[in-house]
Amino acid sequence: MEDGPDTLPADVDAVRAALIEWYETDHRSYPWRETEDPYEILVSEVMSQQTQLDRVVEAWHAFLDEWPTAEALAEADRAAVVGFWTDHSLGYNNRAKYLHEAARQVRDEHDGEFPRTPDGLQELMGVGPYTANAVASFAFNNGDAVVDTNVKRVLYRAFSELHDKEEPPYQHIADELLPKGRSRVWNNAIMELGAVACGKTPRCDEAGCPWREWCDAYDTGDFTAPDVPTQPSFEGSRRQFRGRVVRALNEYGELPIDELGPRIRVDYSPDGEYGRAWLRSLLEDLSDEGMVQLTERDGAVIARLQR
DNA sequence: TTCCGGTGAT
DNA sequence: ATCACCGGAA
Repeated sequence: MEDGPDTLPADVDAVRAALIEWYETDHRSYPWRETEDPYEILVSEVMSQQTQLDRVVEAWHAFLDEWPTAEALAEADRAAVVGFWTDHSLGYNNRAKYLHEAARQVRDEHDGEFPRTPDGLQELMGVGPYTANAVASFAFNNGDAVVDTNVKRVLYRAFSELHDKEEPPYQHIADELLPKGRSRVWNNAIMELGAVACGKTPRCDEAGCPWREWCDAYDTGDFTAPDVPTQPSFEGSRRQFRGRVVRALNEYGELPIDELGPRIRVDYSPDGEYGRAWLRSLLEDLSDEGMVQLTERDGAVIARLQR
């Protein structure tokens, strides 16, 4: 007796075929769906993790225009890559650093060739389980099932037995649904479903969801989604000021700490509550992360983006 | 004002 | 296990 299939509909093959047909009949068009280059796919995935897709399209073209290959990116100054991220408002600039580092790993540790398996890809900086499976699938048709929050939401609604579990076995269910050897089309399709038909507010009929005849949520009307942890507000947060630091250094090249301060917050005064000591600790963190380079000149701290 | 999310650090 | 990380859009 296997321990998984009993949680799936008896006609798994029909479920698979319905989703693939739905996807292939009509889906949104994105340029990274037209390439099998693992570098181009990786860039699109890292950008897509944090930014609305319509904004990613423009940034993706511009990034590849600037650094067309992993080799080119590996040779770039980190300051240029982080600066690009900031100029295009791509969020978490740590990801620019990871992407840069991953390109160097491909060059230095993999003879310039991308790993072709999820496990190999996951060794790259900034590439976790999700991105590894996405790149393996879309570049090499060689991935396992991707599980991101969109996929979790789809599975949680379609298979209501997941509601009872303390830790729902999303990866297990997703792996069993995936038709072997078809990870490229399958992972595209199930994420398209989560984005187009099964978003936070479901659009089952409007989007012609192919799973309506099997879906527990469509059957019962309970479209509950898995809980997502709440976040502290961005306004006034430390990461807001980090973002301002990177933006200012990208604009001015380098700045002494007391000239940087007023550009970070209007109430900056060197000896105030949010003064030199506060900014110094922010900069030390950014320096420890390899984002910012600190030098001392005439007793004053000078900051600039790490090359 | 709240929402959104994959990864790495600890 | 929990937390920090970004900024546009809803």
